[in-house]
Amino acid sequence: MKEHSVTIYDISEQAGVSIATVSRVLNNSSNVSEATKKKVLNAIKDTGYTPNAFARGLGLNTMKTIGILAADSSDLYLAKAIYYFEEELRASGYDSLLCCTGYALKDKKAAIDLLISKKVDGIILVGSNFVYPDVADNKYILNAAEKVPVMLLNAELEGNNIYCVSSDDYKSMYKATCDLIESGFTNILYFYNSLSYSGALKERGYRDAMKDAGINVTERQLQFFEGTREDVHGMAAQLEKIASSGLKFNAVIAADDTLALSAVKYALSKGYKIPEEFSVIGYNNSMLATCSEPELTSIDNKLETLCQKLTATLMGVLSGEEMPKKTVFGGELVTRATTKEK
Amino acid sequence: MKEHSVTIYDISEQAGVSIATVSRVLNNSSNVSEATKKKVLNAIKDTGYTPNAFARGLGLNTMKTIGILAADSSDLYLAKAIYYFEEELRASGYDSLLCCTGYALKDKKAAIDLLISKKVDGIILVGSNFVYPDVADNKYILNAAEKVPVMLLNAELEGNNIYCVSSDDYKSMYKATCDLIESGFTNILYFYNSLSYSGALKERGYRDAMKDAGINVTERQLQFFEGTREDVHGMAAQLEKIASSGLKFNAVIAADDTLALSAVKYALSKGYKIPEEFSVIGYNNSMLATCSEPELTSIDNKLETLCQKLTATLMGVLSGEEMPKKTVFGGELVTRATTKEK
DNA sequence: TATCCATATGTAAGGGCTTACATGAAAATG
DNA sequence: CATTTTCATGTAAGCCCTTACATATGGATA
Repeated sequence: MKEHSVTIYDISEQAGVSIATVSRVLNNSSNVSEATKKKVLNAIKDTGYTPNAFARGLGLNTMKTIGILAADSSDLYLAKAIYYFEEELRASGYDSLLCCTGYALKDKKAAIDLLISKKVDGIILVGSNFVYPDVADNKYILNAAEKVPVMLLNAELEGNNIYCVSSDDYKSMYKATCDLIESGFTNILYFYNSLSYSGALKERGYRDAMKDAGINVTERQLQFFEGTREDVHGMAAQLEKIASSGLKFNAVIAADDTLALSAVKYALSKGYKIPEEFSVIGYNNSMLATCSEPELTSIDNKLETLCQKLTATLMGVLSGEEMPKKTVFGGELVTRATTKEK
Repeated sequence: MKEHSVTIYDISEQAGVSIATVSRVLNNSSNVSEATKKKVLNAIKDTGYTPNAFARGLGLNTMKTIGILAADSSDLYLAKAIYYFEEELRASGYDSLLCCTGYALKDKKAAIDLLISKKVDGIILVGSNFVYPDVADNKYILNAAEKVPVMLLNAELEGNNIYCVSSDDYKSMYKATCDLIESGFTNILYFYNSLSYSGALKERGYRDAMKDAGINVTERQLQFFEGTREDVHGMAAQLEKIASSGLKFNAVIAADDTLALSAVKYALSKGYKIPEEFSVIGYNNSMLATCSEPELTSIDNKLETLCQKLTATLMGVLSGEEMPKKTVFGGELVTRATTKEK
């Protein structure tokens, strides 16, 4: 492999035309007679020629590639988003350069630099953990946006050349919390594992709903789980621990289905009847919701729609159109067996 | 954006050196004095210069990029694999160009062509569904291997420049089936959703174990689920349907955790006691296994190890070393609540 | 001091493609 | 038939790097 590969020159020679003509055929450019076109195509077929994307990229200064950044491509939710993006982008003639950065800021910066040096035409930041509460920490996004359009999924950041598409996590969480309260639950624990932008929105939704219902919230009712995102046992253990430390709660509203599932496990282990004595609401409406027993009530934030919209916006930006810098979609509570029917 | 960007010439001018020297600094090449190195680095920092990967690629004829092909990046197992690959590759200085192809042969072919034209240095086919039972269908892989090394995860195919790393699915399935039989279950249903290479191995493992135990297997005991991979309800419904059509079974061994989980749901709905009256074994030991209630006994095929080994092999191949064309790792049965302790 | 090396830097030739511009031939126009 | 247009094709410059080779500089060696 990697011997001297077939180039446009070989084709031009074999077809008896100039390289310019070959290039025109390759690019479906105007003004090539049918006869020569056929000759060229035959030569291409004979030699098994594939254009060198570097050279092409050098000339065109675009590789028709979008960089996708996600903290962890194996996270259920992010993986789904990546899948949708990949699908949409391909349909629009773009490819995806994937970088999994992990959750550290430093690595995110490095990944973005890398994508830019690879001359991606745009960058999609998948997941709200790319935007930090501290403004200074978001400088790296603004920098990137000086070179290529940056798209944010489920996060918001103002800046030139930055576009945001997100779900209305605040409202979704507010309403879900209200639902729980209306069903008679007042000792509601908020269980979360991310300090991200959308994480903050969710938390505020919870807090406001409680406040508006006149329920006081102590800080201990907001439980942060530090472990890995798949560690259901660890999550359940944390609930167990704080329960035995004296905190009373008969409902959990979680920032994520995995957390919710751990709450179900916890409640079952305690012998609580779900949903009468103990209710749980998850977030993302992932496959976990239907895998759980009993099945999880969960907030669906319309990921596919978000991804489609985001991709469409990006395509608009790339073709020079004026596009909305911020799009928000409402979520929907999907009621299953962990909450009472209303 | 996309104005005239900073090039190596700008740096050379600003630093008062030749472009060759700049290039040397960029590539950490030999023989650059500390003084000039510093000058160059400063100029780079000042201008915010990022090297153009196209030009670099043209020169080096490699972009240090590996193409990763997966049918569906949102599949739990594949997503994990992609994550591991991405991690390992980055650690080795390579990036990942991800293509989700779907399950159709035509799209797989197209995706590979695309990767090759983008001059990836190697291709990783994630998941056994890339190798077909019909040899002719695998021609596209052989073609690709003429240009770049092709790595197969959990599949096997002989050919020049093709390397396979897989788990011993046959043996794992054989042993798991034997375990079930030893525990007293003989009406074992095999539940699967993929006709892939490793799917065939698993099936053979099941069949042989049954045969060796002197148990006759009717074709109806091998249930193929056609729906999407996440449709737990559909899966459970299929089990329900065949049970009510008269087929008796008190154990399910599944080719995938999702299928296994549906079996658990089915058994619970029937009121069977798990594992005494009804046992279930899943495959992949994914997070679903611990999310399930009761938790799933599942076969762990050491995905991370497989991915590490595969990446290491690829790196070896790329640096010209002689590498094993086939590596097989044994799996391990992780016993949880859906089977009896032995 | 003359000679040779090692080290540091520069020059220039690609690498494979796109495309503006130039050219030539055929078709349309008067 | 001369002249202008149009279409098809070729020429060559440029995209931004890498790197073999050439050159210059200073010190070590005999």
